[in-house]
Amino acid sequence: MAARRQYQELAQQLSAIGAVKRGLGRVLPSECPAGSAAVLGLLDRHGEMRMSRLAELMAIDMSVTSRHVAHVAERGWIDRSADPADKRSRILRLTPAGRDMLADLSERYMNALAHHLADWSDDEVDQLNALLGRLRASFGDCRAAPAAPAVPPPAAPPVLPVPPGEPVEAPAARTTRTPL
Amino acid sequence: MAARRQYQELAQQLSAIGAVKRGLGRVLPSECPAGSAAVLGLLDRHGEMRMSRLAELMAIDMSVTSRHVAHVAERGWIDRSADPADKRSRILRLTPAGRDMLADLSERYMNALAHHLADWSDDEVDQLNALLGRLRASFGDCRAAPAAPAVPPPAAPPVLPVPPGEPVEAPAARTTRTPL
DNA sequence: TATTGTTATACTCTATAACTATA
DNA sequence: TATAGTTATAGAGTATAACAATA
Repeated sequence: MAARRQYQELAQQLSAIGAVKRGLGRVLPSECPAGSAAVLGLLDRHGEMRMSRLAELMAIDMSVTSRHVAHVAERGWIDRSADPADKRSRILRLTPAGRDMLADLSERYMNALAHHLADWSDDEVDQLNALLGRLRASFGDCRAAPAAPAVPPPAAPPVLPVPPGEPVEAPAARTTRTPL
Repeated sequence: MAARRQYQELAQQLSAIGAVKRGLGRVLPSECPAGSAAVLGLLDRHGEMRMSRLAELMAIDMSVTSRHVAHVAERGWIDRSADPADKRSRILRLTPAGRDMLADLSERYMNALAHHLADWSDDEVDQLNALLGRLRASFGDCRAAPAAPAVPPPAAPPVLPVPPGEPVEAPAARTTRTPL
């Protein structure tokens, strides 16, 4: 439990971090804005998946996901095939063109970050990644479960010193769809 | 200098952190969205200032700042008085009503953060705050003046070959105002 | 002529709600 | 009836450009 002062600080830091995101976004090609880049990145990292899973990983409503996916599909970067097991679903998969774009994006992000974070150590980047991952996890139930259980779910609180091997994984949000 | 893997991780974390910001934003009163709250918070923290200074602190263009400021001024939360020393400028100052609103906002942020970050220690919050602050600083020259690259003008430019297409490094130097 | 701030317009991202087509 | 996904519409946030008033 932290002090009010720290929480206010955190709120302002989060508010201000948008500038960094916009700065990073400026290196992207105009055909592939941040939302599209996120779709490609997640499909690369987690492999083929359905819309609903992608919406969960992006922590945005499926309606929004649908538009991002349409954008990248129109450009041939992903492939939407029908799921034979459930014809309502569509399986999203990177195409070779998508992988090419991803390689381009990776170069651009790499250059920008290597430039701006030149004086950051390995450990510091790892630490920031770990804390951001944990922050996301702590806010993971923002959308679906408003009625917070009095007893916090026995989510094993990760101990701080996170080994730089495996990144903190997605927050496993409940649903990503407009409440029924 | 970190590894490509870590940079990609960071890019994804930053992309996903928007969900946390939106989650926090949901606790705000509808009359006072995040942009307005940021204006009030910065005026509280740094004291009265001019538009240009506020735009700098928010790291957004002054045109955008102008709209946020208009919003909060219309509601009587701040006061825009002419600067006697320069009639083009306006001095922004919190009103008592603004401080009341700020107290309300603080309660709301406090409750939300205390709820979601219940299992975070003091030190962890501090650590995250410090790293976010440093991240912002490292990206600080994204918009602002090129700030005379103190040491090496022939600074280590992009180490990696730039893929064909659009320039990776944006024209860099920018003030908080649309380029003239 | 340069600077401070405002306004007009456009674009990105998101949410809600209504719709379709399967299940 | 419920679920997977789409589309329509609205709103917040931002950027660029053109403008007004002052320096």
